[in-house]
Amino acid sequence: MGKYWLFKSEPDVFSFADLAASPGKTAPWDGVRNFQARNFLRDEVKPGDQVLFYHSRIQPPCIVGIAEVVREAYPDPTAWDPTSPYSDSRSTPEKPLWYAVDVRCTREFASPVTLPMLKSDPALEGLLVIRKGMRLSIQPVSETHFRHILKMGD
DNA sequence: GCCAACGTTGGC
DNA sequence: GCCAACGTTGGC
Repeated sequence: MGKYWLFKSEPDVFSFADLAASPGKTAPWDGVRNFQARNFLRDEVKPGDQVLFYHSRIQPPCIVGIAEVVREAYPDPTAWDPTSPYSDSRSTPEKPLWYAVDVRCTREFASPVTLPMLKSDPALEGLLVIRKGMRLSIQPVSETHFRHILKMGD
C-alpha cells in the first residue's frame, strides 16, 4: 500500500517547473539535512508513493502539483561533493549520513492549493504543514487528506 | 527583510 | 547529558 507525502521546496532553489523540465520529468530529491526528514526518506518513502509538491518561502506558499517516488533512498552524493551547497564531510560513500530519493513529476494542479486554503478547510484538520512552527521538509500525509487536496487542485 | 520557532552544536 | 548560543526555516 503506497503512502502519501508532502515535500517542501523553495522554488528559487528547485521548483515544480524545474522537475517538469528535468530529463524524464525525474530528478533527485537531495540536500535534505534534517534527521527526522532523513529518517522518513531513508526508511519510509518508497517507489510508488505519491508526493504533494509544496512551494515554501513564496507568497502565498502553496502546493502546486503531484510527483511520484520512482527510486528508493540511496546515499545523497551532494554530501561528499565539496562544490555543493549541501556538502557535509561527515557523510562518505562508505558511511553515508544523508539520503536522497528520485521523484517524477506526474501532474500539475489546475490551480495551486495555497496555505490559507489548507488552513481554512475543516476537512484538513491535523495536516502537518498547517501547524505553526512546522519546519519539517518531508511530511507524511494521510490518504484522506491527500485525496481531499487533490480535489482542491483540480 | 524581519523574526519566531525550531534543530543542532559544543562547552561545561 | 544539560542547556545556552547559534544557525536555519519559512510565514508574514
